[in-house]
Amino acid sequence: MKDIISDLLLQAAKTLVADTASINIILERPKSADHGDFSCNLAMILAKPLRQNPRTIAEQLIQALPKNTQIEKVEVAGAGFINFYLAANTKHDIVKDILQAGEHYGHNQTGKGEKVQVEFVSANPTGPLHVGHGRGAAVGDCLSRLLAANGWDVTREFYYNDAGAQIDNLTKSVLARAQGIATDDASFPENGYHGEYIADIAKAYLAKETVVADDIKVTASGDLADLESIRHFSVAYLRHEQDLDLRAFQIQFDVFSLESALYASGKVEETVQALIKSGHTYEEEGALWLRTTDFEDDKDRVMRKQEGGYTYFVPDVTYHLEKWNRGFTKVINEQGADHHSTITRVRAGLQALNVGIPKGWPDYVLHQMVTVMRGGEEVKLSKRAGSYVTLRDLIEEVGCDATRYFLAARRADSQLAFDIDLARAQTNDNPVYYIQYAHARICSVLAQWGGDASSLTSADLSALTSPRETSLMQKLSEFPDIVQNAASDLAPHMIANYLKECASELHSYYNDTKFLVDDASTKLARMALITATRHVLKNGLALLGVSAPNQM
RNA sequence: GCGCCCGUAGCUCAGCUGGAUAGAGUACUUGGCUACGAACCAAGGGGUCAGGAGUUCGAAUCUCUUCGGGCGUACCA
Repeated sequence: MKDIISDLLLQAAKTLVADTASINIILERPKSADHGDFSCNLAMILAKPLRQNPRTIAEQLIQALPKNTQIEKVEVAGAGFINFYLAANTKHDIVKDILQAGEHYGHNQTGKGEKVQVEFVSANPTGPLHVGHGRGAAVGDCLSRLLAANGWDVTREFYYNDAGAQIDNLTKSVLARAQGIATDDASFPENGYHGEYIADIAKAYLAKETVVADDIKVTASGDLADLESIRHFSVAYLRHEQDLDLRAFQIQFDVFSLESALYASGKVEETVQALIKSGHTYEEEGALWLRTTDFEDDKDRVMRKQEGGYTYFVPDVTYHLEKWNRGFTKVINEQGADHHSTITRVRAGLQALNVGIPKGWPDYVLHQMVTVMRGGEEVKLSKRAGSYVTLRDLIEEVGCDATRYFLAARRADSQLAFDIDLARAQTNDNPVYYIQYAHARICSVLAQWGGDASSLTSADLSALTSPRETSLMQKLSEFPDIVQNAASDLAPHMIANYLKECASELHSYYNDTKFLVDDASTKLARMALITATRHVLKNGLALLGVSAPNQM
């Protein structure tokens, strides 16, 4: 419908302007029903080049508008808006569209089946996942679902930094615990991890337990002199723990990539040599530097430390080169904003390699910190201190659906205060239940109706004329645009907001109108409308990874 | 110091690539279950969109600046 109106306007514009090629017609959905079903600001945009009053231009455009039976009336309003009012039968069409498309309603093919990789969570295997990881998980997974709904071929990937200084810390911490050294003891590693889970790992190691994570299986030797064995076991143990966290959150990855594998295969060393060859590196103060200032960084960065090891962004560059070589021309990295400095470095490294990677590749979605409130006070999230709200605790307290919704329902780039007491105490007032309740209500009515759902596609919908019905149909028709915009803006929270509005429309309609009335034609039309609403709610919840129960 | 993000109702937050009278939830006040599920609905009060300047027909939205908060600016990741 949008395309049809755009086309009509373009034809009208041709009578006023010689060159219509540069005209970009923007149609919007007015917030108020008084302003019609579609609104266009074309007259205001043309006011300047034509040097005429916007309202006059609007009048002329309307005069020149070709006739169309789907449009009931067109009028000028405000400063020069052209408002379109659709004919009633045109509005009904959306219900049939939805019933026919079913679970595919709202989906599109803008991705053209091309490959996209979404990397998210990517927590270090040094502890269980916490709320911040949960936000990354919720946003990343929802983003993946959105891209898939937009016709992309999505690969979900998790990258483990299972090499480097933090893993050394982990190993030393486990060793110390296995030796019976308390965390407050002077001989406990200075930057060691203090959490109680370290003691659990130490105990398991001494008991020579076996752990399985993804594709690896490690049995502890129990030998405290064997640091390599402690390291392998500890990493595997925590990867297993994180697997359980992810399972509790109902998140699945297609690929797990390991930093250690990049070292083992010699790929990291290859990258370093290629960077040296590129001429963008130099040695100074016993370290090897990458001249990232050649690529818009404000200072150069160390690649190889004095002690010989590489800094974290070197394997990151290698990893992203691998992504490119694997054919991902589109890559989205979802990560915490505290790591945002890595963006410039990774991109700089990729540019220095000069292998044809576009300048702004890859894309990033950064989420801001999650502060956790309990008892009116902020709970500090520190792996080393051990005071820790784990994702699994949270899921147990407030449920998987509610946790996912809360963490995905807000813009990623604003800080999030997760009040555990509130989430737990007000479970029934949670917006996710509000949406699910709308879905369950519809299911309940349909069950009592007991008719044949497939007959609804041919139902006569002319009875759907009340303001509530019009308003609901209008809301349903917005869903495809929301799905497309949320994906192109990489903003999954838009789905959550939309669903709340959609549920609200349904609840208002429900309280205002009885559906199961005696008049067969009216009843059938209403069954068709609420069935369409059910599809939209269900499809939307699916994009969030939240369930749509038939009864609650 | 420099860079990135944020600042909207008492609180938690929406506001799409600039549009019409700035919206929800929550809390507070009031009304609605002998109708298909009251985990719901309807109505009311509550705002200098942090402050200032600019761009233009028009700014919460774009630019500059001040203030406030977070993060980064590590040879941690």
